[in-house]
Amino acid sequence: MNKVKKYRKEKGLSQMELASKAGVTRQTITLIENNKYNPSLALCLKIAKALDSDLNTLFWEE
Amino acid sequence: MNKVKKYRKEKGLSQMELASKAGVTRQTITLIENNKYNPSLALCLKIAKALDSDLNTLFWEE
DNA sequence: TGAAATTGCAATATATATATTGCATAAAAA
DNA sequence: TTTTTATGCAATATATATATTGCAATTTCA
Repeated sequence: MNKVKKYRKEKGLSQMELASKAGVTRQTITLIENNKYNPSLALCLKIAKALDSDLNTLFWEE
Repeated sequence: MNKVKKYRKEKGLSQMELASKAGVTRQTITLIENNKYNPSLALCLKIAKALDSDLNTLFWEE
């Protein structure tokens, strides 16, 4: 569903690197990438900025 | 910060109407509009769709 | 006017996002 | 092959999003 994993890999980042750029744990990134739960807006914003991306690109669904 | 109140009013909806379109309580809408807490992604998506809008328009911040 | 609708907010209860630690597997690199 | 590095996932603890109910203050409209 969300495209975090895809964009993280395009940036050549590991889960750990993205987690520390976003200020969360790797576990949180794993769960979000695998759609195991429902991140908060604040976290979506941090991830989007860490990937030089935006909310619609990573999380919008039609 | 977020622009939910602004876009809700442009659509001529009350908090109650938006809440029921989005499937949450009015209290939740009130708190989000007043930046009292941090909605989940699933809720942001429901609100965006209920307002015929999108995540970046309502929630992105530079 | 006064009744009805709208909004802000308080208090409590519950569900769940996130942190933390740790282990197993697989892939990459030495 | 051995040693790192990357990823998935389990278990527990804590913080907080959301529901529910209800009330007070405005605002809207009959």
